[in-house]
Amino acid sequence: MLLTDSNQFSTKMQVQVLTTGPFDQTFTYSTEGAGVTRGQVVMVPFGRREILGVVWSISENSTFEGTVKDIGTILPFQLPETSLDFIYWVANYTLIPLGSVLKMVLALPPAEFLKVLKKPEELPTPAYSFDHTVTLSVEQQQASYAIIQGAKTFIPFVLDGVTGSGKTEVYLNAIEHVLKNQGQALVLLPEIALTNEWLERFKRRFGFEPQLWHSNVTVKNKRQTWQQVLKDQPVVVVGARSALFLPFQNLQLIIVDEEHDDSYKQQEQNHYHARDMAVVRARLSEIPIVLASATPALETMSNIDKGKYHPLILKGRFAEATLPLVEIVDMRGQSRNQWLSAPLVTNIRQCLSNQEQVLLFLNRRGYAPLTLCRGCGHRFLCPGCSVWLVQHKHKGQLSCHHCGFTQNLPPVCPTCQTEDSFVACGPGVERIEEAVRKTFPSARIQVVTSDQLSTPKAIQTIIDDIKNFKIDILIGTQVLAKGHHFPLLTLVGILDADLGLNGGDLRASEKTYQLLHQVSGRAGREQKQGRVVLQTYHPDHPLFLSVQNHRRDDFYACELHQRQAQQFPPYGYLAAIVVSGLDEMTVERYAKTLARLAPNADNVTVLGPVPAPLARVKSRYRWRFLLKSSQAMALQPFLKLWLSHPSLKKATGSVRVSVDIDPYSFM
DNA sequence: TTTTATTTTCGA
DNA sequence: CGAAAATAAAAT
Ligand SMILES: [Zn+2]
Ligand SMILES: [Zn+2]
Repeated sequence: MLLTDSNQFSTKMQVQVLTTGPFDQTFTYSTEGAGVTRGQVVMVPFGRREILGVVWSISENSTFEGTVKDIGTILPFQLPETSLDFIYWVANYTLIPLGSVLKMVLALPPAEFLKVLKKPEELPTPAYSFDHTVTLSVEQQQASYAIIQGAKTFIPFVLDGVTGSGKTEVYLNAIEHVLKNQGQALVLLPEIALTNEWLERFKRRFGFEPQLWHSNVTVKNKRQTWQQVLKDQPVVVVGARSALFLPFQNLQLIIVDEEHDDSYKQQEQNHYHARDMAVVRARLSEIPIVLASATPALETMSNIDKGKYHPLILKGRFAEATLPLVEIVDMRGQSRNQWLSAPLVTNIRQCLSNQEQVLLFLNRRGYAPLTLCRGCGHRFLCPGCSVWLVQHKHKGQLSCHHCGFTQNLPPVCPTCQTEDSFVACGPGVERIEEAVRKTFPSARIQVVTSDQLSTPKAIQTIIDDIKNFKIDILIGTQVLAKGHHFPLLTLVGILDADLGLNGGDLRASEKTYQLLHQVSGRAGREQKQGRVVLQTYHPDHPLFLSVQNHRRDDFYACELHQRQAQQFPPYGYLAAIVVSGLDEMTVERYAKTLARLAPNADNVTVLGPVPAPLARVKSRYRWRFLLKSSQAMALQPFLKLWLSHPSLKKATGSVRVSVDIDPYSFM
């Protein structure tokens, strides 16, 4: 009588749990744990397995009729309210399912959480010693002071200054202030800018290592960092995009360095822009955020104009003196397969005799972007994608830069069986290397692309070789343009400045300007003016003249004007839909059905569907829509309504629909 | 996303 | 006919 039917007496409460699946809804569970509140991290039975989740709300009027299961395990973690708000905001803006955003916040596999439950782990406590041997200039102090004064308020700052103007010292100084307040700071950097050099500088300044967070950090370290940020330990997390989702308990400052960098935009699966979401994160936490760059994004500049962002401008002590001398070389008279113009060769020769280093920049990996048969015209194509295979001569391979497909270069043409009949079309860095070796046989030459920098050890070896002057001529892609500073480098040759300008990308000019600015900035040092030789087929293009004359703001003004005329970002809003699938007809049919079901709205224009410029990737055919609106947050409700249209069959099997708010790629 | 239920396909 | 494969549906 006493202990029977415990259900009648126990007070089980119902809770809504958000799980880490790709769902935009919560699920109802019951629990006896009286202390369970919103934010509680749990494991719940879901289907036949247990998955991670977080309690989203308590006993909300759940409409669920079926059998309610009990929460499996209550884990010793509670997500802060700002984290939960952030999840909601990101999901709502990007249209990524709530549960998928939660997965980015929880960031670790369930087993890691269970380990901590079984045996709580000792977490290292950071110990600082502040080093003030670097003295700040007046403008650096003023900028830093402004950020510190902004503490506990949402203020987006734009730290705008050329390479060498001391942006890093400014924000490190602000971070010191946060640490002295026992607060937490987050520094976002593009993965290729997160160099040893940067870390050494941090360690010198603070006497301890920051917590690293990127794809190559071990699960163990991630587990520790995740707990440290949640437990309010005064840490500095330095990482790529994904660090933004960590559940900081006491975040007091966010830095987004190289804020214009494209890599902040996640291009696949779940599309989001880490810089923009970082601003949201700062607003929700009511803290300052610093967007640092020598070439801020036009969106950022426009936000300064609107008064939303506060500019902090660093002119730099030696800025004027170190601006490189840019020579534009007209390539139109150049004979075919002559990648190095006479003025460039002259400059290289001069450099070599002065014992100075040269960087030749070409943003294209491999030997040649296209290989064809002289006999029959056979082209090597990727079997899974509608692109040419890139020839990598060192490896004797042909590979696809979209899906990773690789094959050996065959001895005979697969179509006509002719021996030795292949012609390489167009140059990549390897081919430039070949040409440079021919012209400068005694120079020490090194090609540097992401292929060469695949491991930390390889990176360090190459960087050391460059700094110790074991290399005369560097030939590289954008990995060399970002992050590293080479003091012996005085000449930069931009082999094909036009490369990024083709293709229907609304940001092509902006991106090209930023890249050329960044790579030009590698030339020169404090004592000596650097030189840049810019090879182009459009020597009168205003973009190149702006680079030559260092008229960044004129270029920006002109570019903004054009964006306004077309109602493109930052004056209008875009979203893209990509329908993809294994069967071409099915994809086309689905896209056209989707088009027919588009809702009507005054403030939204639907363009498409059209076959994507990259018509097939990883065996999937692709069709695209582009949506335009003049109004912020108008596209999201429109898309929600559209994609949940009752007579729209759920995209099943091979057909997938992916949504990209504020797209950066239109391929 | 993962798992299970249902339908279709196709070889023996 | 029955197993395997493809497709749809469910998960609280
Ligand atoms: Zn052939
Ligand atoms: Zn491919």
